[in-house]
Amino acid sequence: MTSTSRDVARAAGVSVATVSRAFSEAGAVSDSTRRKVLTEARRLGYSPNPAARRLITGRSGNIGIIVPDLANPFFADIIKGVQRRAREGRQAILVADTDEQARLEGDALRSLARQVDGIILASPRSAIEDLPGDLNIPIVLIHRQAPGWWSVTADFAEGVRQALVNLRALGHDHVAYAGGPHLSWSGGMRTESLRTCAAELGVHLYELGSVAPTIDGGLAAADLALATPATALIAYNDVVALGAMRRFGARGVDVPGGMSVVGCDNTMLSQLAVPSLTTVDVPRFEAGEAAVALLDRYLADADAEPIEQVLATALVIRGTTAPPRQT
Amino acid sequence: MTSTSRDVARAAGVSVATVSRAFSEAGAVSDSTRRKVLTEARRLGYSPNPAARRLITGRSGNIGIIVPDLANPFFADIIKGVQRRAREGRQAILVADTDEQARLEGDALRSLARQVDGIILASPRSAIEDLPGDLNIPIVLIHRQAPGWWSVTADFAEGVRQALVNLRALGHDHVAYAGGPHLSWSGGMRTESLRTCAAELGVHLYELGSVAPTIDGGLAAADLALATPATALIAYNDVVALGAMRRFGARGVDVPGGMSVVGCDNTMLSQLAVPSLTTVDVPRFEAGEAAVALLDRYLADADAEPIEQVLATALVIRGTTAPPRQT
DNA sequence: GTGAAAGCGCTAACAT
DNA sequence: ATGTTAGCGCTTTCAC
Repeated sequence: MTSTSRDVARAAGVSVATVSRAFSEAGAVSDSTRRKVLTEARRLGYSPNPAARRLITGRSGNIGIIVPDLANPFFADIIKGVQRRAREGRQAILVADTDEQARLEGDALRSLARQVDGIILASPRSAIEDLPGDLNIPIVLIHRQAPGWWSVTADFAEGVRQALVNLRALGHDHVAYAGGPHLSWSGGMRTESLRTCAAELGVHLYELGSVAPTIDGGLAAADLALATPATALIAYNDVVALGAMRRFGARGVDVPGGMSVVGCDNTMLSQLAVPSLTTVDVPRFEAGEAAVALLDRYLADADAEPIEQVLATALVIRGTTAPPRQT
Repeated sequence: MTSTSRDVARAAGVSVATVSRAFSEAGAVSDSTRRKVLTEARRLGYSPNPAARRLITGRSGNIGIIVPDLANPFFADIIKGVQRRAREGRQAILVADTDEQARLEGDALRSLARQVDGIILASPRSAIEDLPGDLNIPIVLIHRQAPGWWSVTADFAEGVRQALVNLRALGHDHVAYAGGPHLSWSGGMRTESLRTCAAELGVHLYELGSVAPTIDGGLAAADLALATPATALIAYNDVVALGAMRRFGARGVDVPGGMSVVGCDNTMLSQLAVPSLTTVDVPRFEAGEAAVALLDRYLADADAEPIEQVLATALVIRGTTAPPRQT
């Protein structure tokens, strides 16, 4: 059906070895024969069979990415970053979505392991030690750090610190925080940072516990917040913040007049909200791109020291934060 | 490093052929030997090398999906549907994002063609005849029909018809429509249906032309709509509708009091909007799942008659539609 | 710079 | 039911 290197070799009057060299950049072939080979190849519609190439080189040229939820714009953007960078390197990407189920992460890892050269694992919901350890494949984590692992994270601590400092400056000294999934490393960072900063600033912090990283989680968080004396709510992410805003509206609480709200991630959602959402910007495309870059280095030297890259975050002031109403 | 079928064969005291059979469902092996082989395989950490398997069978067990924009929740949901169905069939999925650029669709198609058994092409922005025709790989289209092609589409005509009928019943007889990308097949369906229905219902339809399927496109559409006598706006999709709502708000036009708005797709965004958005529900997970199912049938019988599956749509009434204000 | 030949790890006839 | 054998299409020594 499709033509093989042998067909091209015959047509160009060379050996299959020469055809192979002509198609691999490094190959030492004279310009004239390379041109001849490439011409015949085009004429015959030939391109090297990736399976055969892979069987012998052991490299697929593909990379895998595993995310908790594709429908979450946060992860969609990360994948777009991976995609963009991978396209330049002519790598194809295999995507796995675990539906926020930690249990499926091991399965996804295992099923991708034999298919790709390396895997990017974004915001794992599992404990690191619960991940299969016998995969023997380079893995770069996004938004999770662990000893001996390569990773790209963001400075969530600084971002939420800025948020709290800003709220304090506006006059809020009773602030609620709605946390995310228990095993979210970045969630842990946020909580820890808020505790420290609250103590330093003399702000009273009301920890509402962990809610689902969804609209529904946000609805619940709003009610919890209203049961405290807090005049401002910091949410785990933009989705939770928007859910909370809906609920505040339904309960007749004006935002930001009666309650200030701060999200996290700066996804497109934060600009869609009415009023638009004050949030912590977390680079997403950049995280995806950086993860591919790290994976390439890892692939180039498997024994290299793991790199832990940290991206900057910053508070973005929009319309949901204001001084608390005087009482 | 990793063990091969030969290692397992030796350990289990059988031939490589038996190992192969034990690992392929259909293989005729006695239960006892299969168990023995599987045990040794597990002990040695063996699993069949997909590249080798593929080289000989010609099947990769992978499928490709190409979308205009991963960050658009509409496509993210389609991919989730594909993903869910593919996971059951133990297929991995390769995802390509073309950044809304028609030009990249051909590239994506070509680069995936050798890597997967079949491709799902969602909402292509290219004309069908501009797609490479020499790929020799099963393709299922989503939201595009073309003679001789397999496809899954939705009945957009019915959905927007319901929207117009509903607006008419509320008392609107001047309705604006903001269209999407020129080569969007589903966009064409919407336009055509609206024209026909408007004529039947005696509604005056103001076609605002085509805007970008983004927030910014929505902002622009709002201004165009306000320059007409229309009291209601039907938008290409939810994103455009939300953009328009923002702009109406900024220009002091109350929604739905001063202007009713209808979106399309019923993505999560429509529930996030304030007020929540009246929209046309378009099945997305289902479209992704159906596309995989069709691809499986196509793969099973390459000479089968192409199937054109059409999913139902329906108007979902929420908070952005109301009778026009009396003047 | 180029060709000949030896596999990469597996599956699919064909035997038995 | 199981073993033997011949490749799948390519890359990579090793000669020349």
